[in-house]
Amino acid sequence: MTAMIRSRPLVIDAHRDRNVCLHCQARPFSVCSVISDADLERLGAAAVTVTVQPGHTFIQEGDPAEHFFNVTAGTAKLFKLLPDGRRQVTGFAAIGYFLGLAVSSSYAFSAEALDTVRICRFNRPKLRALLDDFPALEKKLLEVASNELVVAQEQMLLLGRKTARERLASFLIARANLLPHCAGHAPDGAKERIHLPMTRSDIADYLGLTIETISRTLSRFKAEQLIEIPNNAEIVVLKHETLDNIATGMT
Amino acid sequence: MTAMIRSRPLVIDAHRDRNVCLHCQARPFSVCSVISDADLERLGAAAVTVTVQPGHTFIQEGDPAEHFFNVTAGTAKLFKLLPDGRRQVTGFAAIGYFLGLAVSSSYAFSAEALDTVRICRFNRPKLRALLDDFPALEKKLLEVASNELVVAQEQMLLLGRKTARERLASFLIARANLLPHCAGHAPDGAKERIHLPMTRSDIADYLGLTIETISRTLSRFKAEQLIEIPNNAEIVVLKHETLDNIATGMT
DNA sequence: CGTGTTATTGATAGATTTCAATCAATGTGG
DNA sequence: CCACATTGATTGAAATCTATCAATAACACG
Repeated sequence: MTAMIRSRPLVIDAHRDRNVCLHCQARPFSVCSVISDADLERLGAAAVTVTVQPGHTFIQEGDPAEHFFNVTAGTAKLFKLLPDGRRQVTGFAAIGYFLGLAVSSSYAFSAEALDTVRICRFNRPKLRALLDDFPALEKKLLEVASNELVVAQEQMLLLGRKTARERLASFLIARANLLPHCAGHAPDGAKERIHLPMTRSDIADYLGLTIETISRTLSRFKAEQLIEIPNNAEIVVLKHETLDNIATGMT
Repeated sequence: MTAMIRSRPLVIDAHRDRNVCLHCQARPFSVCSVISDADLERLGAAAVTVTVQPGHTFIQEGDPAEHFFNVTAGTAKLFKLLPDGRRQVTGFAAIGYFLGLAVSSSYAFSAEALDTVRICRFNRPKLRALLDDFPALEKKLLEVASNELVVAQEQMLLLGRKTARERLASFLIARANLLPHCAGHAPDGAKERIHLPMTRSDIADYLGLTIETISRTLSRFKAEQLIEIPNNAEIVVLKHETLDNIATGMT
């Protein structure tokens, strides 16, 4: 029975706990942070908690956009496809990420769980009602969308004008800066161990390269002692500043 | 004297007309459309109308983001630079375009007028006050930002995964779809004359290519009788559907 | 331990860039 | 009014970066 549930790609967690949101560990990182404790019950009532198994596509590009999502655990890759299968990963959604901002009637991208992903799901009418009642939430969403736009423009610069080496350095630096202790810059000697829940293929599709180029470039970084690769899912950044310079095209 | 004024790159139009917004021809295309006629005076009071001369950079990446802009005439190119001068044009802002959505304290991109551009300028505190008073405006901004995000993702797919030929076809189709009469698709025989206020170099920087590749690819499209090039600033689309198929990688 | 998946490494090919020359359009000054 | 310079666009030839094709290697998992 347990095994059967595990194998289901998408599980709606049975809960009618009025306090799901209050104890949600994703709250400080997500749009929900603008909702006061008092109003949180209202939010929880509108949300459905879902667990998505690794590899499962829970948003399909072109499908009617019925839901909005908030990631509370795990990481998902967001991507678009061309008819012949070429893929562009447009981003990785981790804890706190709000998904589904498109006002269009259908999703503009697909989303697939990289590991076990937990999401908070809202349907359109309910979110709309929440937005009407909590202007702060709407403000927060605008803020989130604006930041997303800045990130998207940065990615366009990367995809349009950076070399493979610069792209990968940018990616590693961005990942390193996700680390909790890295509000500022890490000194060039300090080791930063970054976790990569995605495959080399996902990284390639994110950076507009091939898996071979990713592999070769990482090997070269290793040879230059800029990084260490303890295993496929982890990379240790040895020289943050040097990588940062490469990332911004200063070498 | 007139010549002297003409030569100034940025001219603040002298006006204290309470009805500037009421008769603004950009209103139906811009965020202002959600403001009722009655409230429009309030909007006009917060805005400063500015004329920007061709070639002038009126937003500088990294500068403190003091203003928001709404384009009411002309076209501007938005771009980011790498230290060594490599440029990525992230978009073209024409009539109705709202600029400055980043919540950050500094601009994430630069903006340069391609032709004579007229903009409506708001400073941060005044726009914030407007947003507090008109929730519909905030809703509209969120809608605009969300749409921008969809466009940005589409552009990432283009930059990361499309060939030069596909990129240029995508660009031409997008331009053709801007034409007022093109709500739906134009039949493959109908001629669409698209206007290009930007140079080949701007197109190259927008599509992540070089000026030479743009030129070669356009020449090839012409040889294949998909387009005509009456002059550098205009292109006639002869076979919309064929170009559309190329754009989506279906050939 | 096979076995299949994922990653690495090598050799070659190809698309686009780079370098270079020419052409066209526009403007300027003598 | 016409040489001349300037800017933008086109076209050609060569170079380069990355992709593709191919073969191992490393790893995870039952």
